Amino acid sequence: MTTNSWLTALQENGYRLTSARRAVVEKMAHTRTALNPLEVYDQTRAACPGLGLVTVYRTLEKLEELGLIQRVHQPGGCNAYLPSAHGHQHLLICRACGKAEYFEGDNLDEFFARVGQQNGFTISEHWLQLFGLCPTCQAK
Amino acid sequence: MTTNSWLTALQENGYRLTSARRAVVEKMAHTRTALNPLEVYDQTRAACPGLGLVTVYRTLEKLEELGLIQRVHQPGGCNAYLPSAHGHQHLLICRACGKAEYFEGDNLDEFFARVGQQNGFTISEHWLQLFGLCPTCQAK
DNA sequence: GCTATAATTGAAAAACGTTTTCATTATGAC
DNA sequence: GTCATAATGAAAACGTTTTTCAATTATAGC
Repeated sequence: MTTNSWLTALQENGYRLTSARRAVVEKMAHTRTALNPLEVYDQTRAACPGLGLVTVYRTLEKLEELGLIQRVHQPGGCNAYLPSAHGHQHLLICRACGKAEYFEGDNLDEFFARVGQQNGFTISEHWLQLFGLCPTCQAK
Repeated sequence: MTTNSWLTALQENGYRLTSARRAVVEKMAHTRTALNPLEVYDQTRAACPGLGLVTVYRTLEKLEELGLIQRVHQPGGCNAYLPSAHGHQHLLICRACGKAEYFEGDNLDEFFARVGQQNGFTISEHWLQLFGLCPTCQAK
């Protein structure tokens, strides 16, 4: 179960397991849509009533540091998070509801390296994201 | 000259030409590195002493609305702007100095459409950006 | 060129998201 | 159970962006 492996990862890195962290991890490990800190806060208070927004920020920070979640940049904002893809994958995001799918880019790395060479750049990272409407939001 | 065509575009859209706008346009039309509002402000005050930061924000907003500049998302922040590419191009950005190059993606659109289809999404936009070090910053 | 009108300006204040501070609480090792 | 200390939530601080507002300035019409 993902939740437990995330909690183990926190523990193995010297972080304590608290009810606040359990609740945030439970939410983030299973979300299929990108959530920003306030959304995580709102959707987690039911499971952890006393939860503070500050703690959400701090927990997201740790999960990102451990590579369990990743920040997602969208036209409407750049503070939402998703569970990280396994290996390097690219994102397909619904503009309406934030639902995300991962996809693989066949041999894009080769192309990216060539572009870098042609411009004299050394490439260290790339972002590839597609935006559109998911099946559910198309129907609305 | 780019500056004049930008000023004409502003005028044709009902905006007045002021010394503040001329100064910001002069700066943005020629920059090769992504600049955020504060950087534009600092680098434009010499040419327009009384300039206010608020006016920089408002002018950038109009230039973006007219499609003359585009917002650039980077690992370190998402509030910098570059002159827009002609046609749809992709970005190669230096992590150190913000210098940007545009490049074309051969037949990526076809690939993107296929990914959308496979997931039942209709694709309306895509972002492709490479990050690395430009020749100048590699030497440092 | 002069005037009238309305857009634009900069300063200050407000709003917003995020981070820091700090006293209190709770975890985990012993 | 005790203890050291990590983690918490409330409040305050912070930096960025937006709004408000009175004064200024560009432009169209004369």
